[in-house]
Amino acid sequence: MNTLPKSQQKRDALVKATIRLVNNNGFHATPMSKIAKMAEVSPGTIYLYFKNKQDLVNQIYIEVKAAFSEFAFKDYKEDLTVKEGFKNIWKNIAEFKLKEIEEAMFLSQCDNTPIIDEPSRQEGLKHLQPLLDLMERGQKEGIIKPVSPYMLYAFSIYPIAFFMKLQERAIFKLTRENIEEAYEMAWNSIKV
Amino acid sequence: MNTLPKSQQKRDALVKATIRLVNNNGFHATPMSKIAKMAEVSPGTIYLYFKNKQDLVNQIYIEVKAAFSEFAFKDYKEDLTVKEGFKNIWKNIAEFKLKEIEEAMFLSQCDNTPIIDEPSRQEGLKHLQPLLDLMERGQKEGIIKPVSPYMLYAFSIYPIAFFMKLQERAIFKLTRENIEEAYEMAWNSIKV
Amino acid sequence: MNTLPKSQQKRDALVKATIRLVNNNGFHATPMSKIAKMAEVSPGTIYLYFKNKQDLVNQIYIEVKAAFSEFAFKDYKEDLTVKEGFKNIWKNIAEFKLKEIEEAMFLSQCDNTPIIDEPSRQEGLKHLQPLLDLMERGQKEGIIKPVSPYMLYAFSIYPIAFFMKLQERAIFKLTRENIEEAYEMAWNSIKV
Amino acid sequence: MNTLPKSQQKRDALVKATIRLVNNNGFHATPMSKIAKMAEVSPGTIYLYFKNKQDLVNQIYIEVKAAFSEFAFKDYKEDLTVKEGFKNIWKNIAEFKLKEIEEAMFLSQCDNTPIIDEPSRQEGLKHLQPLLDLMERGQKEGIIKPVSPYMLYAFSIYPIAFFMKLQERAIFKLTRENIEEAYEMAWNSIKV
DNA sequence: TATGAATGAGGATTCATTCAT
DNA sequence: TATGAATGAATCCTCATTCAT
Repeated sequence: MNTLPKSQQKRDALVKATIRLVNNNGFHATPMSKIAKMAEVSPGTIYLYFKNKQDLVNQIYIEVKAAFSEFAFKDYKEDLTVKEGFKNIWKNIAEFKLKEIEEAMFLSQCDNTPIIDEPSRQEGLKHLQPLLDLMERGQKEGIIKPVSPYMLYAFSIYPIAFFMKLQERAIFKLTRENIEEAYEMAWNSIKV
Repeated sequence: MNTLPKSQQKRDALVKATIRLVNNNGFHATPMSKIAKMAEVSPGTIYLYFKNKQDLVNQIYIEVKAAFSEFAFKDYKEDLTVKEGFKNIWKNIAEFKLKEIEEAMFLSQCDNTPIIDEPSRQEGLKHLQPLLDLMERGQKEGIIKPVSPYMLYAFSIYPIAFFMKLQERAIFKLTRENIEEAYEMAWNSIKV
Repeated sequence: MNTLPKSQQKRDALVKATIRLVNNNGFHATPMSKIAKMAEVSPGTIYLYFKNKQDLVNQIYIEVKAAFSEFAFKDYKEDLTVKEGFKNIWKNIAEFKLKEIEEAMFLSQCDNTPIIDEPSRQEGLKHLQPLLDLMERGQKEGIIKPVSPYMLYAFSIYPIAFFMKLQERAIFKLTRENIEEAYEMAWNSIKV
Repeated sequence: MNTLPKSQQKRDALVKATIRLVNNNGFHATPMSKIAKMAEVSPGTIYLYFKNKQDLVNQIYIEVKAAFSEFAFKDYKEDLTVKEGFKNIWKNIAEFKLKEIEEAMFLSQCDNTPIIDEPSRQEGLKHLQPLLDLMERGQKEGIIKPVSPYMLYAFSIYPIAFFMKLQERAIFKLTRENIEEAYEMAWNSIKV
């Protein structure tokens, strides 16, 4: 109903505010009124851009997920070797999760919580395909272990989420050096 | 054959109901009244066992976390080799997360969401110590990579959570065989 | 869900308050909060007795309609002559509409407005049956004009509603004498 | 062929839309925005023609009431006999209520509901005067029953409203024949 | 201990109205 | 005149918590 960018500025402010507040308090503990206040907008204005609260998070989830995969595959090309391609993608994912912490934490909360509705969840899922394709190629070339792609993902990509959470709580920070170590561990876990 | 005192039965029912409902709906979307109904108890009764809603999840979180680590380290002994010890613990953690899905999902939601208060979160954290100690021992023995324990954890243990979520959504199920594969990948990622 | 008389007093007060306020302001212009206040009850309490605002008026409509027809046919018996029976019923209806003005006005507003949902409207309709039966009997006996029952109703019963409205606005009041005149006009309009 | 000034066209569209929507949903359940949409006009535009929502219905009520009585008395002349005059008026009223159902239903809802303010209501009332005058003349001539004019109205004119509602709900339709019957019943109820 | 009716603060959403363009 | 984005007060309803029994 309201996907037109009437005033992109206001919509952006709402998105930003929602991400921050949901990160800090959770979906159900962030009132629309607080979102409006942080976005310096009237509560009623939210409903010019989003149908309701559910639609608000759904839209944000899909958009952030899209931005994430855009970033993840930004410099991936078909003609890279499997190893180069994987390194590219892994580094990008790590960079996104450790730099765009707010967005990444928001995705994490959505993915670990029943706040996103099923269609949006599905929508968000399809973005991984290029990575899965790459891994399959690696398997055909005999470079990557012939196991389920879920397993490959679990041991190579998924751990990055753990670093993100540690970093967000200021418990542990990936530095230039140990990010290289981490990448090596990731690659070793999937390479033949 | 249930010889627990009546009150313990009620408390148990409340805990069970809370876990299930929070898993399905999230903390803020599960009313106390629904918990009471599912536990076949009056809403007022909840407050005989728990100070308030926050206290309810806090207590459950701590208890489930304790049960989890109890299970994880149940057959761990100091005189096992590092490799044997790690295998023990890894298998137990996997078994818990894949068998006691409700409890494990509950922990996951608590850990990815701002519903648990900080003291309880700290309380839950200390349970990992034996594993960290074991890893440190492995490093001293030159068996385990000399990197941050967080890194070791991220690549060996954390991936299990991913399998749990896949299994819960019936997307992918670890079988007897590929759980062995998974364990190998975990060990390979941390061994020297 | 809540048809049990937990505290009939509170429910009665709510019904009374709703009727009065809806009469004065219309359905959509009477907030639940005002109903609660007039009934000296908390807003939340309304929802112990009624599912929502719509259910509130629906239930009241059905109940008042039932009370109305109960009253209308209270001393009607099958063995009365058609003329006696009609007089009985007509007088009762008139008495109800002119004495229980609040209830009658409430029914009138519901019947002239799209505030009642269709099922409740149907529910309310069936109460007229005994009168229609009587009229049919009268037609068979050759005492009452052989025209559509709707026509008989329109010219004999329906006019009473007009007197009710006049009375409510203090424009005109049926007295003991002219109520007799009115009855005569009603009977003359349908008798052969 | 519509040569009305553009602004008049807009006002007409607003009036039409309001009547239809208020008929279907009631005054308070028809948002200004919906009226605007149905009239293919911006919400803000409504306020160029009407001071506010109350003024909107007030004006429409008065206008429709005027149109109604215009129609009712359109071929009434002082030199007709009482009987001829009454027949004229009655037939016109019936024609209006059964043909211009939307307008007639709107009036009915306004007259049975507290949505019109008192001044407008008074304004609408005065239109009946010619009919009352005619009846009084009939009484003086000894043709019409010497009872309150309200009584005469209640039994001769008011029943038409009942037919209108039946027709609107497709329950009963006055045909050419029984409209004659109805008229006879009306006349019989007031004639001496 | 246990109940569950009652409370009332809080939150999502709607909508009459305004105002800058 | 006409627009429609923006406002924010008002409204329905939920739900954590209490308390009399």
